[in-house]
Amino acid sequence: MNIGEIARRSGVARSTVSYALSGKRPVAEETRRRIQAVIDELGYQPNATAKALKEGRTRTLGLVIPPASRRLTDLQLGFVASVVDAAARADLDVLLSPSGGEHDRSFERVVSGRRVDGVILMEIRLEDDRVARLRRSRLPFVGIGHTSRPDEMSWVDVDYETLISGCVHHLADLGHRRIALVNRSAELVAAGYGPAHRAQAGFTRAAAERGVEGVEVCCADDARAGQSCVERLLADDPGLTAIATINEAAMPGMFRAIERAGLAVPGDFSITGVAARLWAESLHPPLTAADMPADELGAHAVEMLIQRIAEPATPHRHLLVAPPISLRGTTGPARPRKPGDQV
Amino acid sequence: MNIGEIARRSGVARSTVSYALSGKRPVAEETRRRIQAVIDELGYQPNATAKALKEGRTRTLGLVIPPASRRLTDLQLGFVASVVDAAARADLDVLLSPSGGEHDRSFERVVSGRRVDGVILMEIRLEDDRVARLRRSRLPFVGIGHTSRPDEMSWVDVDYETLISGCVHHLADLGHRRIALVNRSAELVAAGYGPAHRAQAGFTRAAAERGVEGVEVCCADDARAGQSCVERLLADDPGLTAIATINEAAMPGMFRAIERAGLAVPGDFSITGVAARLWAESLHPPLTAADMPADELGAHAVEMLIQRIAEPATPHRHLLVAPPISLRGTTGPARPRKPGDQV
DNA sequence: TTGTAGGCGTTATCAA
DNA sequence: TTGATAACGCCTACAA
Repeated sequence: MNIGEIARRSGVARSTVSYALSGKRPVAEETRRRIQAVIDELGYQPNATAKALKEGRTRTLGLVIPPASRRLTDLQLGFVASVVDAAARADLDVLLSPSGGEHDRSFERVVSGRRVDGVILMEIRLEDDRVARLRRSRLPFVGIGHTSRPDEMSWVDVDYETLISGCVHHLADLGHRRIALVNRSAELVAAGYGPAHRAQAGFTRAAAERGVEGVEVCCADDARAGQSCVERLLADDPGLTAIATINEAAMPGMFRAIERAGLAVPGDFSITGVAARLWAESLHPPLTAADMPADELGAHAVEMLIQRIAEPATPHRHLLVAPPISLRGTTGPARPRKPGDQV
Repeated sequence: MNIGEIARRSGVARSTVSYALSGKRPVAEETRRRIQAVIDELGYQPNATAKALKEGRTRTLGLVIPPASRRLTDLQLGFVASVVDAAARADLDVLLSPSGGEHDRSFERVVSGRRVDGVILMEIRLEDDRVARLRRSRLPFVGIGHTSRPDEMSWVDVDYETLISGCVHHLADLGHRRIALVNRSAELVAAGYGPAHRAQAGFTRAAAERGVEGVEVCCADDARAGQSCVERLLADDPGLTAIATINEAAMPGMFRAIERAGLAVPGDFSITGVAARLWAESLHPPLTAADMPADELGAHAVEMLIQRIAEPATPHRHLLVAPPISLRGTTGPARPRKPGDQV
């Protein structure tokens, strides 16, 4: 079913059908009705591919996500959902590309086949080949996250540095003198994953500012790792009374280790960090944390990308979001751990 | 940069460039090299939109997901990831459409604009308008889930009925005489959500078969709801010693309620159900459960869809997956609850 | 108010 | 071995 068939059956030219649909030039009411009747009868819908070829744009955004093998975190999923949602609101479709690893062909198709009008890139490393590739392609793109050269691209990001720094300050205010940062996995840190590095930076800075002793550990992104990691921390360091973390996935295990050590939260031990709001509230006790604004970030990324598509020459824009820390139930005044508390 | 430009610069016809790239007809080695040199120099990539128009297919699959407003469960996310992954392996791209609610335009674009070669539909209701719409469109599609008329479409699904029935049998074998089914939310049940209904059916059947007393409750998909739901169950029914559930999201709260009631798992109380493997293992104690094979289902759905696209006239295929129950740490022999155990 | 014709970038048929 | 040309389905400038 195509526009020619509709034209033939309504006894008009193809262009008349096109104009009747787009309204870009007046069509006699009588003609319009006749055309509409045929369209309704045959259930005609214009072919999006042909329209895209003609117009030179696809009304589709590419979303480059981490490959499925590495399980997406709650937060990353929040981004995907919010991007798709924001795009749908703007009547744009979203083409998903699991990049990295074995699926470079998928990335390459999206970037170089003109299948999309622009790209949103997730999980950006401090040094990231995909950013270089996209810059060469001249395809408009926006990062959720950024590289070590922030000015080379447009991005939205979470200000982990400020957030973790805020956590340390909050804990210091409560009298904690020895605080641990439980970071993301050692692999991610080694790979130059920005959030992990910036969390480190904020932690170190704030600890220095407050004269607090800080311990940094990396931890894989799962509950089991969180548990063994905190067990080790508690055993090694009897003076430790609080943890700040950006590792949401490991947190259930961390709670378990604390509980196993006979420590009450927040009576004996405080824990805080960065997490999705719903998730933080579902914990027990609910987590004092900076609530990650996934919706907001995704929506902003889409909006920024739409603008770049419209005016590619525009200077790059950056948005660093640092939501306030929501006080809930997991932080309290420091209290020295009794010897018996240790594992 | 288009094929004409490459042809001009290499001093050959457009068709020769096309054939040099596709290999569909022999091209003199010398010519081929000259063309390749120009292509490399200019970084030419064929325009996927033009190719799609010419070939009549887009090499893209549509994936219809629940809208972002309703948070996706771990399992649903597993489907998305595995579908995207399987599609990438077949060199197919995936177009995401958050359907239902406010985004019907997105669904309509995907279905009727010939933007995709086929569709995978998630979260199917027993009566589902989208299935009817897709059938009318004659676009090949495969469901993850199915309607009340299984034969009208191709699908893959989880056999919740068999799984929950298996859970009940397992609990009955352990001597439990009063068992509760914690189902998904009342809204979903009312909306005719298949898995919820089939879980009900399997529960009722197995309870009858074993002469066990079964209690059914609906529960919203979050930890808080799980907690209050189980608190009520324990208070109302002192004889209750075990729970089977398909509500993964509510489970942390359910554990909390059991623990608060002073009951040990699995010593005093057993709990089992259906959940993602990684998730089940991360619980404490690890959950005895049927491990949801999200990867497998997604991959099968893609494979089935590819086959339907190739041969649309083929009879519908169905795949019902019932993974075995993995014995872990949350089920044990029934033991009468002592009066003091109750809340 | 409507029709004709050309072109978006490809691929495939027919000729040479 | 290669070139010219039509066609995929749509939009739009130009002509009537």
